[in-house]
Formats: sequence, structure tokens, C-alpha cells
Amino acid sequence: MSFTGDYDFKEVEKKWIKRWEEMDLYRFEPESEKPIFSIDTPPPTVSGDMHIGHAYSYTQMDIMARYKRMRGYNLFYPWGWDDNGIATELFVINETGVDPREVGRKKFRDICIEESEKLEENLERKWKRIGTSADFDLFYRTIDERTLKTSQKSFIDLYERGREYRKEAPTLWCPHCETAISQVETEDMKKEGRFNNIYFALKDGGELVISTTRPELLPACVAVFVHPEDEEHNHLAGRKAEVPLFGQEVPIYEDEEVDMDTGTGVVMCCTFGDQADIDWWYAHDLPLRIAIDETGYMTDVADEYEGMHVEEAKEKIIEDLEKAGKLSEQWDITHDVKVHERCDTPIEFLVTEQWFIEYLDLRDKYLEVGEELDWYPDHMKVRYDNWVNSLKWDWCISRQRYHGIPFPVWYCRECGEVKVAKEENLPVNPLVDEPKGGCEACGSTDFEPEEDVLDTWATSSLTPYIATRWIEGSEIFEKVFPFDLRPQSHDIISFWAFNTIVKSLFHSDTRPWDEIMIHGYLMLPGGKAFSSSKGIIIDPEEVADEYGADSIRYLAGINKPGEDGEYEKKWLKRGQRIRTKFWNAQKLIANSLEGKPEERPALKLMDKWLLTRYSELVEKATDYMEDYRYDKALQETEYFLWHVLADHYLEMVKYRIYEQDDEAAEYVLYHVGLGITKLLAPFLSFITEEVYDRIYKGFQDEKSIHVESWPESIIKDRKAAETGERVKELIAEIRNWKSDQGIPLSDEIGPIRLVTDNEDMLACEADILNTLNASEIQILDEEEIKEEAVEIRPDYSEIGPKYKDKAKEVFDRLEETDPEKVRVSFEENGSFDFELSDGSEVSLTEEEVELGISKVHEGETLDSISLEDMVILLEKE
RNA sequence: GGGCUCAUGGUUUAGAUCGGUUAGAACGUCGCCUUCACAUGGCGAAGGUCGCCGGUUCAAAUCCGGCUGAGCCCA
Repeated sequence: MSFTGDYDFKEVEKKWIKRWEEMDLYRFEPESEKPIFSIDTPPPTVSGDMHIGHAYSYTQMDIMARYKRMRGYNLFYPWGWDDNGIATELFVINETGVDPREVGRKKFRDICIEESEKLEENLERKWKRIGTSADFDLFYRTIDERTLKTSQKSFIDLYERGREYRKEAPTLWCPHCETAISQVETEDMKKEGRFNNIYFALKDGGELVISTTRPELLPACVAVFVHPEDEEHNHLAGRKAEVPLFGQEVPIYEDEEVDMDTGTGVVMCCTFGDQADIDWWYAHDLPLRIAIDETGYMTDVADEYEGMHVEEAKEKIIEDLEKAGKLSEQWDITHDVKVHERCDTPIEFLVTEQWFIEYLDLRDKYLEVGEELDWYPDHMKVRYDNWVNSLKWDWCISRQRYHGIPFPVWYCRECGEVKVAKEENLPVNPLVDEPKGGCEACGSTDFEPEEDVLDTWATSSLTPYIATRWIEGSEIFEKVFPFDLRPQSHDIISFWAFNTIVKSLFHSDTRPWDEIMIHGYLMLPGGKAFSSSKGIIIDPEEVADEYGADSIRYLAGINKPGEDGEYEKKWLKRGQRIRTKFWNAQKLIANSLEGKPEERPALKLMDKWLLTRYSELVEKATDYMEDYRYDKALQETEYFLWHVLADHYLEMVKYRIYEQDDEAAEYVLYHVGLGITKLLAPFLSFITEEVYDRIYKGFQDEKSIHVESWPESIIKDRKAAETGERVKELIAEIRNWKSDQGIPLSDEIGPIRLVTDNEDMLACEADILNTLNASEIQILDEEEIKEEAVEIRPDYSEIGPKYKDKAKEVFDRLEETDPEKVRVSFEENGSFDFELSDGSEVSLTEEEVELGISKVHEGETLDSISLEDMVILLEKE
């Protein structure tokens, strides 16, 4: 077989991307009898370009997918894009400069869809460039019609079960842009401010002093908090205070969240000044007093200050407090204020009616499911449990955004009754569509649409349902659900994983998957994360052009699952090196093969050694893959390829394949060569396909390495493996010696003299002589050799337990002893005896103390190499 | 403030489930070698108080407790 030339990754990778597409390799077969392995693929967020971090995590999933495919599974490995939500919205606004409030919601949504489709085309090409083997026919967008229907049906289901309700809730609001914003659009900014200590009268006499930077929120004050361990103030808990100027009576509570060291350590809770206010409001079920409207002016709650701008009201209130003698003191501070990242305006809170899913009562169920799942790595389950145990309130699914899935909901203008769409009419957009039929309560046909959109997690928590066409009553859903595997990142265990479990319990009364594999992130050197939306990007397509997609796949595969990796070029270079080594080894193998050796010929000892090592590798690698430790599988395979097959076996076998047609060697080379190609196929998917195509395909039944069967163990011969290991060591030692002596490996050397009791390895005399180009092997009698002990190696695990607390003295004494003395004592008495400082006797045997023996052939100055059970003597040059 | 993870030669890390000989490797550095698959190769060298403190033990990178620093999530 002829196989020449260097590996040209650019050309080869380009070729296989195209041919794989034509070959239609990754198609799920709905009619097939094969067992299904289903993956609930994370749909990448469409909010900017693909970066190398995506390549890292998605390749880790793809490695497992390719492995499972080779294990004979009918893969359900769908692909989706997450193009519904704030990240996409912001991307489109940035990219096009369109202002959603100017163009209107419908137009803006159209622009978002158009822009994301454009981007998705690029993204798909890039994901395929790194060898993603998903079935792109099992395709969805989180904004397409099927998803809309699915998400709305989910809403209707839960509504009908009485699981959804409306309640007034605070939302983040930018008074400058007059728009609702999300947490991700805020940032902390250092601002100059002023702390004010203000007197509150206690209802039953006396007073207290609260500290606040926002006296204009006094009319919105609904409670006062103190820390339970605050000796000075905790006696106030349970009493009531009166808010100065505004007169409302508010309760005083204890809470550990209070910062005792800020101001007086007594703090007022207003609806709403900051996140802590919101938490307290929920936790203590406090009333609402809204003092600031959506444009930043005071409401009627503020009495005489109504209509003033907040800044003006602040000045005026301070003035009036001072007049009333309610102002204790003031001082300037610099503090962090949450601002809208686009205009730097401090955010306010707006209160609107929002939808919630009631779900706290099922906490035990969530924990049960967490228990049922197999977590890889398993410690990730702890994060899930902690999240479930710390849930405090229901899931708010309303978002005041533009580009999202609309609620299938209207409200009756006459009586306020909620009107929910019927499933058969989905999808609906209440802003455009009229509901079917009149109000069920009063018969009116005058409706007001719900303007909010659903939280993206309310939709993406349905990916197993979307991908399997649940909405269509599809057989695929019945076949596939629950999925086998959910791969995802660790930062969204509390969102994506958790919410998917919630939805699955509601809709199917079971877990959504059996296994969950958590991957880490690839970080820039220094630990900074990549980000599409922030434009911190290294383009995987460019990296693939420079180093090859296989190098990227190597980088992904060699990193520990669940851990963050660091993007370093050296991993890519190492990927290239292993690729080159693999190519060259396969070249040698190919050139030695006549065809596929079907029958197993009589094998030589070293053949059995290699096949045993290979079989052990296959078993280990398979166990590791089953355990989602693909990194270990790759590491073991790489070691075998380089330091077992290439360094040793190929060197030993050269004389057999060059000088004669050795059937046994061909048999081993074919099966190990093919096997290692298979083992590496999930990782180095391109070069293994090329090698398979050139060498093995003609003799195998498959059209691609990626639909080949995963390799199996061939033979395990322990005795041959042991002897072979010693032969390997012997050859390696003498090769090193030749290198040390400056003798080219191919140069002839004189006799190899061995002193050994173990002559099994003489079965491999030909291998030894030919590999080393030595004239002969001579076995020398021990008597011809002078023995000399040069090292004492105590067996700690023998001596330690026997002498317990005296063991240390025994080891110390041995350290000081002349090895020759011990050897002579062994020879004469069979043991080495001495007395310890406390007078006790110590008697050590040869089992307990190993001696490093150097043997010297009389009369000749020979180099000696001591191995475990032999001494090699070589003539010096 | 809470949870999880991590800390090993200049750098990145394996080894920890199961305590025991000389802590293994890759990159980088230095030296030697063109040998017929591969110089993108081979051989060798230097380089480590295994984050800190304490405990258990004959024996700790490994088990236990505390501390420090970094990352992620939640607050």
C-alpha cells in the first residue's frame, strides 16, 4: 500500500467538511431499531460572533456524541439557536442602531429575526468548521413558530392547572430612557452622595435614627430594619415607628442582611430603593408605596411634594426635615450606585402586574430529580441542591422587553377578567391578534393585550420539548423523551438545568434527562472570559485555519471536564504534534500492509505484548468515556500511540516488515493501527477520517470512521505482557546508552551481555538484535561477575507497619549503613541485624530491604545498566 | 455574607476515590544526535519547602481541622 507525503490539514479539513455534508452522516433515523442516545444540546445565544470558548465547550459535547455514535447508538443530537431575548435584542440594537421604541415592536421583531438569521448562517459555518456532528436537520430557533407554540402551550397548561398568577412586582426601570431594563444591562458606578441621619418617632415613646442616602424615598418607606445582633437597636424589633413629614406608621423588623456598620445601623425599607428593599418586601410581605413615577417625578404618595423631580424633592425634604428638627446629621460619601449601562442614569424600580409560576411547594420533587440524575462531574449536584434549598419566592416569568415570546393573554377592558388563548389557535400575538370569543365573565369583546414577553428561561427550559416536536404530538417525542444527556455550563445550573427540570415535572411528571454533563469555560490567559456580546473574541475559524480544527478539538478534549481551561497556543501546538506523530506512524503502517489480515497468524511474543497493552488501553479508554472522562481517555490513547506503539513496537517491528513479509506483524499493525484511529476519531475527527479513507476503508464495511464501531479488546496475555515489558525496557535502555555514547542507533554494536535468572526474553532475541543492531546476546553466569551493593532501598510498606514508632530509627540507621555491609550480611547470615537505641533487636530480611546491586565483569571495563531483574553489560566504545 | 471549585518546578498540569520506593508529563530553557514513518523527530540535563498553620499516623501532595489567595454562582 502506498502512502506518502506530509499531512495538509487545511486541504483535508476543508474536504471532509464538504464530504461529510454530502454523506449525510449525522442524520437521526426515526425508523431505526438501534438504541437511541439523545442529547439536549444547548442552543448557542445569537448575540455576536462565535468565539474559541464556544469551540471548546461544544467540542467537549461533540466528543461524547461521536463516541456514542461509534458505540452504535442512533443519535438524536439536534441543533438550535437561542435568538429570543435580551442578548439578541441588544446585539441587534448595537448592530443596526435601530431604536425599538421608534420603529415599534412588530417592526423591531422583524429586524431582530432578519439580523439573527443572517448571523446564524455564519455561526453554522463556524460550528461545522470545528467538526460539530449535530444533526442540523433537527433544527429549531427559540423564536420560530414551533417554539412559540411550544412555549405558549406550556403557559396555557400551567395556567389551567392553577399554577400561574399575577401580582404586582418591581422591575428595573431607567427613568432617562423610559424603558424597562434587565439586570445584565446595569452596572455599578461610583457616585458622590450624602448620608442623612433622620429621627423617626417610636409609636410607644422615644425615637430612633435611621441612615439613608435617599430621603426623597421617605414617602415610600414601609418598614425599618435592624440587625438581630445589634445590641444597641435589637430591642426595637416588634415595635412601630412613624415616618417624619409623611406620618405613616411602619413596623420594625430584624434581619441579618442589615449592615450594622453603615451609618447608625438602622435602615429604612422603601418600595423601592435597591435590591435589598425588594428582598425584604417579598420576605416580609410588605405593602407597596410608590413615590416615584416612570419619568422620575414624585407621585401623590409624596403629598405636597407631588409633581417635583426627585432631585428637587430630595432638596426640599431635607430642608423641611431640618426645619422640623428631624435631621440629625449629614456627611458626604462615595458609594456604588446601579446605573443603566447605556446612559449612566441611576436605575429606579417600577411596579407592574406580572406573571408568576407558583412552584415552591415542589422543592422536594426537585431535590428528588437532582438525586436521580447522574451528574458529571458529580460535585456539580451540590450547586443544584443549594439553589433549590435557597429558593425564596415564585418564578417571575414576565419581562418588559420587545423581542421575545408573547404571552397568549388578553384582559377584558370591562371586568378585568384574564383571557387565555386556546391551544388550537397557537401561536398568537395578542398585540396583533384578537382573542376568539368574548369574555367568559361578562361577555365583552373589548380586550387589552398583555404587552410583556415571557422570560427566556420559560422558553429555553422547554428545549427537550421543542427539539422533539412535542407540540405536534410527534412520535419522536414519545421515542426520545426523557433525553439521555443534557450538556451545559456550570453558571446556569440554577437557570437552565433547574427550570428545565421544573417544566418537565409539570408537563411530563418525570425528569427531562438521565445524565447531565457540566462543562467549564475556556478563559483568556489571566482568567478573563470570552464574550460574544462584549466583543471579547478569538475567532475559531481563524484558529482552525492556522492550527487546524483537530488542534482545537485536542485542546477541548485534553482539558478536565467541568473545569475552566486556559486558552494557550501550546495546547494547539501539542495538538499538531500528536497529529503529525499519528500521521507518520500510520504512514509506516500503511507501507507495511498488503491488505487486511483476516485470520490471526501465529504471533510472536512482542506481538502479544503490544496487543495486550492495546487491549488494556481500549478497556481503560472505554471506561473513561463511559464516565465522561474523555480527557483521561485521550491522555491514555496519546501515551499509547507515542510511547508504546511508536517509540517501541514500530522500532522493533521494522526489521520484520522491511526484510520479510511478516504476517503476524501485519496482523498487529492493521488492527492496532485501525483501533488507534478509532480511539482518536472523537477527538481528531478530521485526520482520523483521512487516514481511514486512505488505509482502512477499502477493507471495512463503513463509509466513514465516524460510523465505525468502537474498538474492542483483542487479546490479553499477562505472561507475554510481562516479558514483553522487560524486553521493551532492555531495548530502550540500550538505545539510551547508544545515544549517550554518541553511537547512531543504526550503527552496529558488539555483544550484549546479560546477567539474569530470567531468560524468557531470549524468545525475543531476534527483536533485540535487529532493533539494536547488535551482534549477539551472551548470558553470563553470576560467578563471572563481581557483585557490589551500591544502594539500600528499604520497603517502607513492610518495615513501617512491623516496627511502628521505631520505624523511623530503622530507616535512619539504614541510611547511614554501607550497602556492602548489608549485602555481605545477607549473604552470610540471611539477614541484617542491629540494635536500636532502646536496646531492642532489629532483624531485616531481603524481602524488607532491597539492594541496588552493581555487577562488574572481571578484567573488562564494561558499562553496566541495572534493571529490576537483570544487569546489562556493554563494551565501552 | 453564603455555596461550589481551584492552589504541585519559569508556565500549564497528572497524581488525591485507595497514605508507602526516586511526585509523572507537556511547554519553555540548556546540551548532544541527521538513524531508512516522523528534526512538527530522538536522547539527556537543570529546575519542586506539593499555598500557609496545626492534627491523625511508624509514614501525608494524599486523610482531618483552621487560615490565605483566585475563579464562578447566589445574595
